[in-house]
Amino acid sequence: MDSDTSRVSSRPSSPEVDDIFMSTLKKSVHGFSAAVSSTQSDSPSELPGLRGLSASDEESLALRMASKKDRKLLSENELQAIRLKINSRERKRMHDLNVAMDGLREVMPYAHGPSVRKLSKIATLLLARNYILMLSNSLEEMKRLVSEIYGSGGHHGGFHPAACGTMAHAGPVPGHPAAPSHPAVHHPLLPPPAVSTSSLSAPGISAVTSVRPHHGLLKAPTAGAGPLGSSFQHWGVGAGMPCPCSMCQVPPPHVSSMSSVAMPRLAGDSK
DNA sequence: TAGGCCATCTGGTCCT
DNA sequence: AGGACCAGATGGCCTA
Repeated sequence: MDSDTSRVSSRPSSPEVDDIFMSTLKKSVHGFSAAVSSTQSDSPSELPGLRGLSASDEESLALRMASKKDRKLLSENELQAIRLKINSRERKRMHDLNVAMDGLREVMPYAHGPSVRKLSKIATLLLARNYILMLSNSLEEMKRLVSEIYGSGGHHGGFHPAACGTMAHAGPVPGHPAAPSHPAVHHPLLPPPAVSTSSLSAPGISAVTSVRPHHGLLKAPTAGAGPLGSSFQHWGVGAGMPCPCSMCQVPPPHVSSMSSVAMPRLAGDSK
């Protein structure tokens, strides 16, 4: 709330103190939420300053709260029914949003399981962003390597360590064999290495580092799947080829800082 | 107990 | 007009 005050609202109708007050007032007067909500208590007793309203006050408030429909003399029951309908729609909308969020979590290179607390929404979104960036980098690098191999007369040099060293290894490779061997080492929540500096310094990326990690994710990675999930296979290993990258031999230098610093919550949370 | 995350309600705005 | 979308407010739950 405090941080929001500094934000410039593009909405002329952004609630102000009076609006909020009126909103609360309406609820207390008409008992909308009290009748609608099962999770929130909107009893007038929580609004001591509103207790002394006279009947005329309530009437004027009722008129002030009147929407287009109210002005058409809808009964209180009708209004309540409408409110219930709107609330239901909103619940469904948010539920659908959460379902989509769960679907996103499922495809994230992250440990899943009953003993693992799921990613928060913000963490899911930030992780997804980094993951997409990482995959994009990997794809570009793959293309480059392929063109190097087939474009230079089929010379095998495309797979030598030097070429590998230019790979976007700063980020985890999905299904990378290194993942299970040193869990929590390669984490997509970390900014992809080959990403432009502008994106790395973007608020979203930096925000990722402030997201509390899930303890359980590190403590109890899904068996056999690893943090990256079982559906991912390293491109070289999956094809029966040895992974040419240096990442398979030497853990990246930023490994240790990633799990405990970038994702403090990962080291402390479990559910 | 403070802080983070979440679900829900609510009213405003935009779009069809 | 109705529905979708959005953002603020609020309260509950959980964890450090």
